[in-house]
Parts: sequence; C-alpha cells; structure tokens
Amino acid sequence: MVARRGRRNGSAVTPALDADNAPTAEMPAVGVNGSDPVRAKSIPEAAVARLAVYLRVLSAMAEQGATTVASEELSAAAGVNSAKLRKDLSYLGSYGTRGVGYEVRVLVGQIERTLGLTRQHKVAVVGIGNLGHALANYGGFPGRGFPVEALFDVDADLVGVPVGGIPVSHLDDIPAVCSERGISIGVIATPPTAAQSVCDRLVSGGVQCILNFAPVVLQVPEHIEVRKVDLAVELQILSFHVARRADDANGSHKVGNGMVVR
Amino acid sequence: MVARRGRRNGSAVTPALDADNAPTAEMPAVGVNGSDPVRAKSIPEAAVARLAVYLRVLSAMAEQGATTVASEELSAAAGVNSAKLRKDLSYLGSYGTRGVGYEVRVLVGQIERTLGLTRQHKVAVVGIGNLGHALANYGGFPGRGFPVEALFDVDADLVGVPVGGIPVSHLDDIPAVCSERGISIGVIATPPTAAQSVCDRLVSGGVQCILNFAPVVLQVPEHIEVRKVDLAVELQILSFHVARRADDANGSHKVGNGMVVR
DNA sequence: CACTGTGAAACATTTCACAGCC
DNA sequence: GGCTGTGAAATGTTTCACAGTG
Repeated sequence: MVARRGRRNGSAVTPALDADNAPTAEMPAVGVNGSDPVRAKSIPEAAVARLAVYLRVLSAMAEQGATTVASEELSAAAGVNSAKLRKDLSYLGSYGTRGVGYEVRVLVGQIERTLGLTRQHKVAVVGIGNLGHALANYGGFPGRGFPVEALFDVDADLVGVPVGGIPVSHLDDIPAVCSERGISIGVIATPPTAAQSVCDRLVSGGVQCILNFAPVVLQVPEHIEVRKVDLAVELQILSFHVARRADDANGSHKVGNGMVVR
Repeated sequence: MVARRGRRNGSAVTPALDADNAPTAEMPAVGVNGSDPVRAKSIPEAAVARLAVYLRVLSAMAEQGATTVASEELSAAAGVNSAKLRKDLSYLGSYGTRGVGYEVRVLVGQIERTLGLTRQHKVAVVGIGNLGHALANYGGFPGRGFPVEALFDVDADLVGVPVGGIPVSHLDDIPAVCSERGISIGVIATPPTAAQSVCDRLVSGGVQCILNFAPVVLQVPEHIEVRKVDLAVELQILSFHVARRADDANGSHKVGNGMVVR
C-alpha cells in the first residue's frame, strides 16, 4: 500500500471512481499494486465482466449436456473472439486440454470460485417503485447466490407490506436492518434525490457494494465498490452512434481540430 | 491500412461486439478509420459514456443557476479527475476560457449536439412484465428526446391494454409497427428465451439500436448497435470485488502463475 | 493435428505535466 | 494567477501468431 492514487482530495469520501458504467477499464486490475512488493497482479477488470458472461453460457451448455467445449465455440456463443476468451481463461490457471478444449464442469467451477460465487451475498433493495418491484420479484436474483433479504422504502403505506415474500422496512431502518441481516450488496432504485442519503445509510449498515440505478454520481468511502446502471446514459450512447452513422453516411466535413462535425 | 479487423466471419450476422456492457473500450473510436483517408478520428468510446454524465451534472448546475464552471468542480461532481474531464471536453472542440472555466450553457449545447440529442429517437419497449412496466412508465425516458412510442408483449391479455398511455401490441407486429412509427431504438425486456427472436423482428422493423436487458448474447447484423444491461453480470462483478477484498485482507497465497488464490 | 496458452505487438485509455492564454 | 488544452508518458486491453502439448 502507501502509494495512493495521485490526486485524491483529503476527504474520506470520494466520488465513485468511474464516471462510466465501465465493466472494463480503470484500476490496475487487482489491489493497489505497484509499490507493494508482496501483492501479485490479478485479473484485468475487463476480463472479470466477461467471465460472468462465459459462466452463463457454460451453464446453459452444461444443461444441454455438453461436457467439453473448444475456445472457438465458447467464444462465438459469448460474442467475443477466441483469443480473448483463451486469454481470459488463462487468468484462472491452465484448465484446458490442448487439442481438445475445456471441460465445461471444471470451467464453471473455476469461474465461480474466481468470482466469489461460492459464498452467498445477501442483497437489499431500496426503493420499491416500479423498478424496485421488478428487482424484488426477481426473487433471489440471478440463479442462486444473491438472495434478496431486505426491502426498503419511504412510503408509509408500503412499510410492512410483503413484496416477493419480504416485508418492506422504512428507510430509517436501513443501517440497523442491514447490519442485523448481514447484507453485503445494496441496490438503489430510488429517485435520484434520495440516492445519496440512502447510499450513506447502506454504508453505515455495513454494506460493501452498491448497485446504483439512480441517475446520480454517488460519493462513497473508498472501500465501497459502486457500479451503476444508467438508462439515460445507455440511451445517449446509442443516440451518439445513430448520429455518427448518419454523419458518416452523407457529406460530412471536418471542423477545426479535425473532428467530424456534421 | 488494409488490415481488416482480423477474424470477422463472412456471415451477415455477428455477435453483438462486446461481451461486456462496456461503455468504454473496443472500437477505434469512430467508423472504419484507418484505411479511409477521408474519415477523421473521433471521440473515444469511453469518453462518450462520460459525456452523458457530464451533461446531466451540467444540467443540474444550470438549474441551480450556475453559468460558469471550472474543470475541477465539474469533474468532482461527475466523479472523474479533472485531466480526464478536460481531455474529454477537448474532443468537442475548444469551448473553455483559460483562467476562467467553461460556460455551462455552451457546454450543454455542445454535448447535446455531439451525442445527437438534437434529433428525437423513438423508443419501443418489448416485454411488458415488471421491468417493461417500469420502463414504459418512465414515460418519455430521460428528460426529452427518447419518447416511448410502442409497446409489445406476447400475452394476449395485455395486447390492446394501454400502459403509460400507449396500447400494447403483439410481438408479431413488431416489424410493421416499428417501421410505421419510425422507431429507432428497441428495448428488450423479455425473458431470455424470447430475446433473440424479438431482436430479429426489431431489426427487420428498421430499428437501428438495441438496449438489451435479457441475459443473452444477441446476434445481430453488424450495422446494429447493441448495448446490454445485465443484472447478473453486475452482481457477479461486485461479488468478485468482495471476494478479492476478503482475500487481500488475510493470509493469501499465490498459486502457480502468480495469482492470488485465497 | 487440433487446440490451448502466452509472449510480444498493436491499440486504446488514462494520467502527467506544462505551455499558453485570459 | 488560475485554468484550459494537449503532447507525451504510462498504463491497460486486445489481437496476433506461434510454440507447445495431449
């Protein structure tokens, strides 16, 4: 440790690192790394996101009875190229057989281990509106491993009402309930104005990670991991590509710095 | 130049490029680029995602009456560092004033222009379950610019029923309705099994971009832009970080290839 | 001989650091 | 003096291409 990330304001609270949703980029892969002689280098952030996709594809294949799979086949199903797939899998260790491929079972096990899916991660959903409902009813999220164990809302009419089998608690009880029930992941599905205060309460309740659906940049202590899902941003990125395509198609001209302008 | 993107199968259908949600990485920024002597280089993919965030922050600031903002302030609010912010804004052109900062109004206008937000992009939502409802009720998505103009579902009981003011149509009518209404963005909120077929119909209806909430890798023609939002993947990435942290904390040891294993 | 595992090259993104301007 | 804009360095990611192996 020691060598902190350069510019860092003195405060204990920093903006959730990435401005983007980035399942890729940023961060030197594992912990601090660099000046620390002990810590080894680990899996690139970008690869982690893909491992989760491979896992799903592999599980589907296993269900279909496949026992073995080659990088070419798996990569096609996962929408990446085979070199990338092989490189990604190589971060787990050497679990393939040259000339043959990978054993589906083994790969599933290794990816699960690497992603920490052998432990359970209890989830709390905050904000039981349309989206919160949808999330709560997912009922024990993706497959197994992410049981929803607490729900919160401000609405007095909602408090006490069970949704997907779990009674809704009040926002004020977030810290107590979360630490009682050992929640490790908080999902924020509130309006943007409430998000930061909800986030603070989740953190004080001992939650380690936050998945944020509210369109705001959360400020969190640095040991908290935040990921965000931002509809507006996604749509605007798509919009950019539509616009770019339109520009490319017809007579576009360059502006000062050489950028296509229209 | 010349050098085509290596592997690219001859088929007209390719897996949606990125395996990850990646608002960053992959793609040489703008269109073909490289062998084309005319086309200029453009905004990095990673920067585009952040521009959308800056836009939101700037809009909030404008509402609060701010007329001018310095890179340090804006970057803090957006959760990035100021160098990155300045670099990102420089892709738009030179709209700042040295010694002063940026004019909020101007920046908002430039980002909107760059993201193609001056045109409207009509949206269709497919799959009116919990999530679809939530999306439909967003009622003209983020602010302005993304009006929801069509809804689809298989459920006969739902067809004809208005949700958020728009009557639900049947899946079979996707191509006709989409091309009639000039839909440019399709949002898939169906169960995974239906997603690919829905996607195909959206494409045949002339939709240019797809936002996919279903946990499957869609295969699309290469001129179609796909982005995905995958809850399972997000949670598993968080899980990875929890696990990594736990490993880092206590006596971890390295395995063959030098990776932290537990 | 097909297919994995991986150095090394190519590419993309971020950060540094400072020249230049108001 | 304070702050933008940007080359150049550093870092991270993807792709190539091939040696190695069951």
